[in-house]
Amino acid sequence: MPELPEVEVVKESLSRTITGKKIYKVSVKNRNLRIKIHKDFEKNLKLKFIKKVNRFSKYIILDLENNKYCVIHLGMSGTIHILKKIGLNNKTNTSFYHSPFLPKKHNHVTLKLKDMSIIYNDPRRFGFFKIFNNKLSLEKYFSRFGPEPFSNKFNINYCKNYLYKKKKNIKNFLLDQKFVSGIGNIYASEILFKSKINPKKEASLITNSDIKKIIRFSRATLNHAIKSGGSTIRDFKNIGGNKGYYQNNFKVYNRENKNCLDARCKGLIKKIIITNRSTFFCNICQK
DNA sequence: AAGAGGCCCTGATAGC
DNA sequence: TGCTATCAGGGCCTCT
Repeated sequence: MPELPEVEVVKESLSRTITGKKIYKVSVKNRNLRIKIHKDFEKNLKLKFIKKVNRFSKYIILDLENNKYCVIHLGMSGTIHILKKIGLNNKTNTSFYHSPFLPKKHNHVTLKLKDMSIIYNDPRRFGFFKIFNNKLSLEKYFSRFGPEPFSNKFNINYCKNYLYKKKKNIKNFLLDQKFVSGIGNIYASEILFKSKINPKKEASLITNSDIKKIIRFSRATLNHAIKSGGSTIRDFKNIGGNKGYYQNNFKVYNRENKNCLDARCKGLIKKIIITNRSTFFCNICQK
């Protein structure tokens, strides 16, 4: 599911829903996510206010009281669901909750607020929850990441220096979070198509003009995707259960053997594997 | 330092 | 119907 745009969509809906609320109870069904959930996890979150919901790259960051932070990564298959309290069963004195989209399996983490529950579901368990005890350790963790495409730091000089003499192909670098943060496998193919650059092109051969296009179309593509509510392939939905629509704008992803959508080009979209990830491009108009 | 490859895990789908 | 193989949007680690 989640590259930067999808995570931004989740972060926005979470922010609208839980900012300023208190966590009353934390329950973990399965601690074995990509990083094992720490034994003090529940203790660190319980009875804390959520001051703010932030995002960096593909990570959601809950700013808590006492300068603690809870970083959430959705991995490949993580989703967040909200269960709203809709009533009380008088006989058992237990609450009813409602969410038509909540999966039955793989609900690993639940945060109970006053009138709702936030539930983390992740079949493949490639996601994780990690607590940082102060701002310094949070900043240290994210210091190894490259800038987001929107950042002024993602500029021509930065790219030129980073790619200088690099032998790997350019698609590898778009996926390399140390170079640029937030781009994943789908948007990498889309950005390179719009930039008219062949994904196999060696990074050291990338020209200034190429770099300008990469910067421009990285920003444009991710922004457009965010505005479309992200991309829904498989069954990504935001926490309210709504789908995104950017997949309707895919120019190359999942379009193997279909016509190139550049009006001037008669090419067909090819699928190749680059470092074990499927990669889509037009070998006529992407040079 | 840079690059190649393996690995973590479940589920959907295709092919027989 | 049921088996097996393959693939999936991420990122870490180790080895050379």
